[in-house]
Amino acid sequence: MIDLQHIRDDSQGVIRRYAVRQFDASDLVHRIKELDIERRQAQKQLDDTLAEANALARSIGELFKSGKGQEAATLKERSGELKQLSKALQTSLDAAAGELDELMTRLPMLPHPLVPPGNSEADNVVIREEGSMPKLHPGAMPHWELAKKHRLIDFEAGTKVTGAGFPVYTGQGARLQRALISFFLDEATRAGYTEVQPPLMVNPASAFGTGQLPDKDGLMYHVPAEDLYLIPTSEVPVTNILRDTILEEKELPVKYTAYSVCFRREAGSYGKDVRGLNRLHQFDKVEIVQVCHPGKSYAALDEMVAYVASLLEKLELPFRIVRLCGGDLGFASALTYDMEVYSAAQERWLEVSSISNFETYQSQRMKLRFRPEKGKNQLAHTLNGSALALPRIVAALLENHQSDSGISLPKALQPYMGSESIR
RNA sequence: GGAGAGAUGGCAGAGUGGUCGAUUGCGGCGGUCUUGAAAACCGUUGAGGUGUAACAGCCUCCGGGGGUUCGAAUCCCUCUCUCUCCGCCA
Repeated sequence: MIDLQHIRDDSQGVIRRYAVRQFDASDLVHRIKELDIERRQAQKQLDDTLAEANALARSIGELFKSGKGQEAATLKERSGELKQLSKALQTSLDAAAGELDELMTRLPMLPHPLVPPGNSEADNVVIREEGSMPKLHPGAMPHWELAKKHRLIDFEAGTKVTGAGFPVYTGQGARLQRALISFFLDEATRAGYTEVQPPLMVNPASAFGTGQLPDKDGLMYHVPAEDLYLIPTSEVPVTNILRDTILEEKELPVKYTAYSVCFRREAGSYGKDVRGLNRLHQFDKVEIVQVCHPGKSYAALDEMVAYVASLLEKLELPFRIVRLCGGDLGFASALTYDMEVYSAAQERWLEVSSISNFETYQSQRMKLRFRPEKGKNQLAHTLNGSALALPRIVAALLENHQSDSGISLPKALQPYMGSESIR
């Protein structure tokens, strides 16, 4: 949720900023403005009524003590009236506050000034490209054929056991998964992130906290018997560790890293997008999460982008950094950079990481605050990014590093794999 | 899954109908003392809303929801969670 104060201060400016997302917020914002005033008026009236009732109850108590039951009885009448009144006021307050909350959750995050306007992927801005494009030998294969040739992944077995999008990794393929997870966690730890191992299912409050609910309900697998959701990313449980907490300013930034399996329903996807490892229902990912002082969150975002770039360099993969345009920006994010690796045999860029600053969007929902040196408690900023998601990394590693004699491994992975190549 | 106990401020732990947002201890912060520190002593220390230039003031919050009462942390109902014992189990 965005801070209501923005709308109070400058509703026209808010509407203008939403236009960058191709989002016409004018009706919503105007209604919110009305409801905000309505709510405060109701609140004031209720408070005044309750104040009178409290005072009355106190004097009735006094009268009873000093044996003036008669006078107390008179006051009780007024007390009854106030009770009626406060109930009515409470009802109208709840109505206004309820609608206000509901409308507020429909507003996406305000985009950062750097966000380029635009409708779709095509309007995203490539801000950096690194690494050289591999030159493949004749007869080079896409990763799903390489995976078969080297017996790394058994897609058919996964389909039999569970369904499409749930691959079985075998032999060196399984080991590669483990190697990448260890490599990513070791790197993140070295970069100052604390490793955590979160639950793979979350309750609705957590799913709401990071913005999966109500906006992306259909994206997650739901377990109805327990009303729990399988996590689509460890961002959800990891960030929610700090839900409803007030940190000391000196504790910031909090930096967590977590490996987890991720589950996504991905309804409606088809075609080349879902071929091989390109899009799965279950996949592995190492995530990095930061909780920051508001004044430092964009420096943290840059730091996270640089960190993920360093991973891709160590994996010897060509990549580019893309700044998402307004139309492609996630609901909860103020600014997002996507990291894409080039998958040589498919001749396309694959998104392997998405790094976002949510500013106070999540912390507002989660009541994640910090105590500044001076002044009132403030909402912290939350950020996260993949570092990294495995399947497309595996796809790119296989495709880009293939040769007649097998698949060579980047130096950084060799200790984890115990070999220099996959044959 | 069965039986019982409990849920209070950062933590521990009082409080069973009337200035209780809450005794006290620990922790934290500020101060006195000290060359410095410790100890001791004094003071201070929850969150949200409303309001204000800023204070003040006012309202709400003692797991969640509902009820009884002029008045509830305290009584009643209900839900959730935690703990102990038993059963099952990696």
